[in-house]
Amino acid sequence: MSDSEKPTLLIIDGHSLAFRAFYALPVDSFQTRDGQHTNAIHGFISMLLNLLKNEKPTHIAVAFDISRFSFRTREYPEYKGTRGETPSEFIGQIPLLQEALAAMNIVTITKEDFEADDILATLSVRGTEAGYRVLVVSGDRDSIQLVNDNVTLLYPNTQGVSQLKRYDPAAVEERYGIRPEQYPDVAALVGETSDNLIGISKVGEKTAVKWLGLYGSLDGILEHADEIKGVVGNNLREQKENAIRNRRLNRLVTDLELPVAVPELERGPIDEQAVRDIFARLEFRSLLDRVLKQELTEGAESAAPGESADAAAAEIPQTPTAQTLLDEELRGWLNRVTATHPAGLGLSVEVLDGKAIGFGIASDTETVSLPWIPGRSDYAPFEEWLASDAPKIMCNAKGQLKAIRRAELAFSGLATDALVAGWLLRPGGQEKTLVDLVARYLEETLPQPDVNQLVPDDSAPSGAPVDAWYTLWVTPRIVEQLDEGSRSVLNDIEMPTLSVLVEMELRGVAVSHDELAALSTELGETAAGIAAQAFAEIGREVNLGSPKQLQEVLFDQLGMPKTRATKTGFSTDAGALADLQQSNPHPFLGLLLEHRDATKLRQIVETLDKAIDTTGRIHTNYVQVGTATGRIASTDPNLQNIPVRTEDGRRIRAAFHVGDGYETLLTADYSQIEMRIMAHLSEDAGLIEAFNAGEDLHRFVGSRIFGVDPAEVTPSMRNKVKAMSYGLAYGLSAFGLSKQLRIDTGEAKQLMTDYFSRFGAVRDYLRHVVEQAKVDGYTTTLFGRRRPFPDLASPNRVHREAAERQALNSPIQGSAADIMKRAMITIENDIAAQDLRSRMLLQVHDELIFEVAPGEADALEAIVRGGMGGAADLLVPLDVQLGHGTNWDSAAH
DNA sequence: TTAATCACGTA
DNA sequence: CGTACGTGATTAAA
Repeated sequence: MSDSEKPTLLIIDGHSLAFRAFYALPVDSFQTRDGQHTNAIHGFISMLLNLLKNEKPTHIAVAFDISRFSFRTREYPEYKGTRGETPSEFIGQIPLLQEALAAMNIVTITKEDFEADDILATLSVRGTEAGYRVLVVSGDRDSIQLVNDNVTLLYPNTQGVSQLKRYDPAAVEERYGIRPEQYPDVAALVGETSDNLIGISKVGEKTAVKWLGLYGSLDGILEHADEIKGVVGNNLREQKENAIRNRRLNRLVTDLELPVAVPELERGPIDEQAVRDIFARLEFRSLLDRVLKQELTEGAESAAPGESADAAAAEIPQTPTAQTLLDEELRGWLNRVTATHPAGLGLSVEVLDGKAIGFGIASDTETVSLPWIPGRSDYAPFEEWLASDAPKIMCNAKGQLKAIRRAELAFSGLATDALVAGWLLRPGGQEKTLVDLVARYLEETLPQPDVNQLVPDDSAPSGAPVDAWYTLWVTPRIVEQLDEGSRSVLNDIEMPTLSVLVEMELRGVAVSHDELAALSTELGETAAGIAAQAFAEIGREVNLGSPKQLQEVLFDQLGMPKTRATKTGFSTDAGALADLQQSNPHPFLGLLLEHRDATKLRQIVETLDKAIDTTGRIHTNYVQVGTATGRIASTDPNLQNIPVRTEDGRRIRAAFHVGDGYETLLTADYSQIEMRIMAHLSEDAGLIEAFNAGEDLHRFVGSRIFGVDPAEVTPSMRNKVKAMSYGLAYGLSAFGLSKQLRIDTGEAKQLMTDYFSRFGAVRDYLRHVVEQAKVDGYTTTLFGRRRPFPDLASPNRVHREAAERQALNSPIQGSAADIMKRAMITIENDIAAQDLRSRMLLQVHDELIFEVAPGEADALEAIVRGGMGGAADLLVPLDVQLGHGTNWDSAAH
């Protein structure tokens, strides 16, 4: 019988593989909603699926240790004594893994008083005797002794659990220079730190192998111990008991009594419902697909070879060693690989303090490393490639492109950003770096440069070439999972937006330090004065910034009624204080609110002031993948929450001013864009008419609801309607509305009823969005951006209803974000096309701020109006409000 | 020193 | 018991 005809027995050391997986995959990326960690389970099952696909075992078993104690620890209590506490995140994953294996109809075996390794050894012998080809999967080196012509060991390497190194007798010999059955002798002499087995001093692998070559076995070596000269010979004679003990302990037991015989390990069909249940609990969606798909193809007997290859995340090749090329050699390489990689090459820029210090380029078989020093001339072919339209695939490109711009290198041809693609696939996901993407989509650990340099580790290459390599490999795995709509959002909206954001961040916005400093001082004095008055009211000094101390004052000292409960006590937020002021008026409450206002503004002023650079400008960081809806987030500092509602707040805005060489700031914002999107999506005739009437929206809606002429709509009526309209897009309830407007729930309910009686299609639309999301599992924006909502099926009412409100809001907020991004792309292009010096600086969701070069006001206005107004074709017009001024405040209309 | 909580600024 | 964010101060835990 030839090997290929033999049945194949696959036996796995469950604990050791799960543990490897635990360390290979980031804990944070694999966690269920209720906090259960699943990285070890995920890694294990993923590896298992690869094995099932590639090795096609006919029989399979997974062995687990029952505890850390076995006959070995009884013989030698120090055995494995160096092992630390099991990480808490690992605990609990094993029972779940066993449950998942059971659902997949895979036998798990344990044996009291023995280790999983002994089970493996026993099964391996029985399997061989019964004529099986045996595959042993273990992360324990002791398993090497099991290898023979019929038994192959699959051993995880440092790259993670998805890549297993195959050890047959030849591979063992090549790696260790000995036959497999000699390995325990080597280990006995050398010792095994991880098992706390001390070997012979000064004897390492080389010496042990040499002795084995001379004397054949440990017994042979000990017999001839007297012949061995030098210090090592002495050590051997003095410490031979160590070696004898080690050899006794590392000999695996091959004749255990096991509850199952090998033929009973034959693979059977999975329990599909059980698999669905456990995978749902573990929140493994892609793994579930893989399991079910695999079951299907195997059920269909023999799948075509090419068919099964694309079913699962296949392994990627070992990262090639980076080449360093210059001049014509570099040109030749680039010419060759660009020709064979129409989809693009991987590119990664190593950035230090905002500056480019090196580049890595990857093809699908090679990597090139290009250390960068400003002004060097031997990279001309690289610079040409960088500037060309040759497609580049990057990950988190924005910061890298900024570094390229600062190095004054021309750049073009960004094809795909893996991070952005990953975000479109899972907009609420945790993947924020290449490391996370590689873990999720390739199920490997990205080698990281050793930051603390204590260990000069040259075993795993890292840095820009490796990043470029993994970027190239991971990107198609993500993009292929995107639906058509998401793909068009990626290519037509997000990638162009990325380039626009690079320029906006580099430009920054001018902010006056003098104005901020003066304001800070003033606010500080105001706050101190208010604090003094507040302390006088309560007869003592407390930290007004401490909710805890405030609770003592309010509820103990002043005996106020308890407010809304928080996790740690009772709320002292502005809403709660306002409620108290109504029921229990007290001067302290007003003073506290005033103090909050002053200190909050001062804190904002201070943060902004610190962010001003040497040229007097602030450069925010736009996080393109920062939101679940499609909006952009702004950090360090956040320039999307600069105060505007109060007089003092607007003084902060006023410190944002036009820069030298420019004439004014131009602000441009969409008016009521979300309501307009609702009008479009709902096709509500009344709302569409409202926008086409040209009347003030809330006045118009108010007149319809209250049955009066628009001119007779009172401010109170208008306010109510305005709150209702805005609240609609958030899933506002009657309760919430009543609370916000300080009216009773009955009146709020009536208001909602009246509203929907006039604008019923809006209600129908909002209901429909949620219903459709429950069917599809996701929502879609006007331009095809998706957001999944697993919680819509949650049995937990709080979770489910929260998901319903999010699902209701997402198409609206997300479509507005799509529209604004499209406008930004058009405007940036048009400004360049017309060769204007004016430039776009900031985006605040529905507002853009520009610096206007002298004489360009009219031209810029036309571009901005055109770009924003024409960004979408809706059933209602997109109204754009413009304003000019020398600062952000005065530029507001 | 880090993580959670609270509060609050914007659209 | 209204969506989407980021930041800073306080507090408790380590």
